[in-house]
Amino acid sequence: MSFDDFDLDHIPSNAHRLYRLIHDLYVVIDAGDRDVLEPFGLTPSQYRVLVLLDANYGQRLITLSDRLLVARSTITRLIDQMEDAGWVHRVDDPSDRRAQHVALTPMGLALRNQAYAAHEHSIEDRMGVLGERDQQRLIDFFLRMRAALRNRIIENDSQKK
Amino acid sequence: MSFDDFDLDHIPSNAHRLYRLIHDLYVVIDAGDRDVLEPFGLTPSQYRVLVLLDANYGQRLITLSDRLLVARSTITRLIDQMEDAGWVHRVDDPSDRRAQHVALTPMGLALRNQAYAAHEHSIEDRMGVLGERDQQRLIDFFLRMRAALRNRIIENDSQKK
DNA sequence: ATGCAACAATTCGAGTTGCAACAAAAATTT
DNA sequence: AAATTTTTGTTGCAACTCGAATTGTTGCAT
Repeated sequence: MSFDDFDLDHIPSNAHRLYRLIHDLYVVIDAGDRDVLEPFGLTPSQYRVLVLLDANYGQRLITLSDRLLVARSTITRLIDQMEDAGWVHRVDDPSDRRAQHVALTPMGLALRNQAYAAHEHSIEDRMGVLGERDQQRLIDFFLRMRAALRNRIIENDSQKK
Repeated sequence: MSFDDFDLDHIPSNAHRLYRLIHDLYVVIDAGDRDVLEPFGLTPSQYRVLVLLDANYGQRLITLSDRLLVARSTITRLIDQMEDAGWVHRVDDPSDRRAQHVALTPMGLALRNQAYAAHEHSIEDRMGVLGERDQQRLIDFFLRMRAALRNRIIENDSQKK
């Protein structure tokens, strides 16, 4: 991976430059995440599930799918892995026999806490490149963009999943 | 895909909120890209390659790999696909018999221009949520972050790829 | 000049993801 | 109440991506 010549001069518009930067940022952040989580034997996806299981009462699979913006089948397989690893276990929902809850095992909870602390520290470190004031400004920008973009997508494909 | 309850109140720090927003933004932008490019029969990856082939003289595969931040083997397969589709063709580098150049065919150039126009329009539209001044400010933030994060990664894995 | 490390591209195998099809169970319609 | 539709989770399949191993080539060092 060589990180030379990433200048944006040749890009025609600011909108496009912004687009390119968001993409590159995501790639770099994801790579950083992998580095942090790898010692715990966690992939970023597994980690995101683990974090959502924060509370001790379980989450339904469909809830995980919705919040992580991934397909239901992906969650099924992720939970399969994590159950095999002994981090979580499925519990039938007594009020809806279609549904299941996923809850952390003691081992899963311990792992979650350790990984969370390490990841949180790493996030603070990496995002700390920007001062607190700049971070706040960025958050405001993003919230506006995310809200606007979501609406467009919802307009386009009102069904799906 | 349900877009409810994406509040950030429960997230402990601004750094973490920022992190979450970048991730979400990427997901939403990627979904938008797929919608725009699908009518052209292009995936986002293929499109990114096509755009880099802007100039008429070819790019080397390793250059594409570096600029798109993907593995070399991925580029090999992408170019395989695109060559089968008739959009690009490989040309041996006369000065280095290890290397090859990838150049657009007339068909590839036509496709590139059409897709580019459509995508550019979409980008302007989507990023237009923010005014020109805000976009410029965001670009400055991102450039700082990207530069800093890249350095950390380079420190960690100096070899690779 | 010879040997050795670095480099460009490919192939192979494995892991991840999404979509479509499915089964079972609710919820809604009529 | 019966029939239809929706929902929840799973499975099979295809597409995409990466890392490791491989081949051929270049460039450097001794």
